[in-house]
Amino acid sequence: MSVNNNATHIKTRFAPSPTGYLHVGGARTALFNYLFAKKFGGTFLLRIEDTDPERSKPEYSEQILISMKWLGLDWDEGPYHQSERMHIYQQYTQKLLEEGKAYRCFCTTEELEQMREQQRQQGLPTRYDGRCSRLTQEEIEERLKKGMPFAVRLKVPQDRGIIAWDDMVKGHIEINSSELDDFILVRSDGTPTYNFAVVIDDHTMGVTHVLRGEDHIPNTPKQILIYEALDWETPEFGHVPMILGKDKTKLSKRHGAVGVEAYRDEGFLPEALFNFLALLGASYDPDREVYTKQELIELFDPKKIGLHPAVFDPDKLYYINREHMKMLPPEELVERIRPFAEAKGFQIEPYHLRLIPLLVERMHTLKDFVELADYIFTDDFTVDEKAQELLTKDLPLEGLAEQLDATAWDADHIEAVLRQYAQDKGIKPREYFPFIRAVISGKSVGPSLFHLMEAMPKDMVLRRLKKS
RNA sequence: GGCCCGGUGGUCAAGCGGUUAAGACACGGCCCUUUCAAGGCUGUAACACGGGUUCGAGUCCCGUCCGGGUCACCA
Repeated sequence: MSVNNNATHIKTRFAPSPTGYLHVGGARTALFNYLFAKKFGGTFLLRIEDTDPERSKPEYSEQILISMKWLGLDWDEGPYHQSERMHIYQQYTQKLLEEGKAYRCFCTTEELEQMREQQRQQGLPTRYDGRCSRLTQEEIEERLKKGMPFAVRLKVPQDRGIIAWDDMVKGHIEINSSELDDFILVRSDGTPTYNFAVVIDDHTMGVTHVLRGEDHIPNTPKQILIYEALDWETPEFGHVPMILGKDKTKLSKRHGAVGVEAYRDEGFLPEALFNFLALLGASYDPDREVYTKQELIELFDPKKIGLHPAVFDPDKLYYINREHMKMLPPEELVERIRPFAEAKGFQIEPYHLRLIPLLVERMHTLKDFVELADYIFTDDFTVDEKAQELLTKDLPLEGLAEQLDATAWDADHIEAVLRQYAQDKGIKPREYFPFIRAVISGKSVGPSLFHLMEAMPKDMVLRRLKKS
């Protein structure tokens, strides 16, 4: 891969099929392509592979674009839609047919199934036997005249031998062309199959580097054959390992959330998910795991991607998210929290900014701010179990609000007043402080009490102390 | 089953012929402390197995086992 990166303009692509939301696995390969293009000042293009009308839906396509934008995977070109490029595929089909590099296959589904069944019984691999390639010109004319539907198959050269490529992540990979049969390029309804469309698109769009999931390895030799038939230069290929769930099987819904938007809704920062996904199955600097997008662009190298599948570890994601929340300026973090507060019917107020430094340490997601500190939004806050217990103690409060009111509103002075008050009443601070916390916040846990009080509006605190 | 890709602690991973086999997450302990976190210190824990090659193998070769992927007129 140390190839002509400087000589040629790098162009990568992400080509999802709109059959669902953006899967984190897909997001990761999109991300790798993005990083690669950005690193070399190249172009990252987006192409929607919607040639399957059965499963493709416009709303899915829309959702994928939204998720990509949210994640920060902005594309420079596209989105192109394969469904709008049918005329281009036809052009090349014609060319291959004329040059004898592809041929019409009139076999019916039943006929093919029968053939496979026979092969299975004989313990042979199920491959197309190429019967239609042996049709004479007359036989072909005759079937055409009868209006028989046909698919178009690539004629795999008999003497092709070993098909090999130097994979950007896996290294040298090779496969014997005898493993391949004359696969279908164009369906009998005239639409191109995946492999055919991909090759034509990648070439005509000028894609130079293809980074995709390793489930595409078996497709690569087929595509190479198509490139050769069309007399085109092949791009560089790189196959990245899959993402697995906790049980080491391919990550799917069974393992929990797999859609990117689910993570957005759960309160993860896009920069955190970006970071996490970039690091899943890869390592750029052995001593770090928290990176900004810019750093990842600079450090990215397909060679740094591991060779084996990686398990998706939510714990690590939480950790990365936490780190990124800490990195954000409080003013910015508040803005990210705002939608989650509003979803609960709360409004962000200017003073909430002061709570950020106190709470960010115990937040795992943006959602947590509201969960952890509902008491700064409303007097109708929840009271946790231990706090309820504390409140039954019925410790003295009379006069406290007045004393606090008379002092400067900062942590040191508040602490001094509280300690003095407890001492006057003969109560141990260990017993009194948790009680006060329960009174003003309904919680048995939280930030340093005095700093919390300092950050809260004075009138809010005094009001609660008086009310109890 | 054929073909392809893999296999370092529970997880992510450094390593690229000679190391006490890093680091991070998670987990346990200690410190700090009004609580919970955070932070600091610290602990448990790994080269799938068997043969080679070599003075020497996690690192190279072969086999076994295990895991994953793929075998469509889906993408």
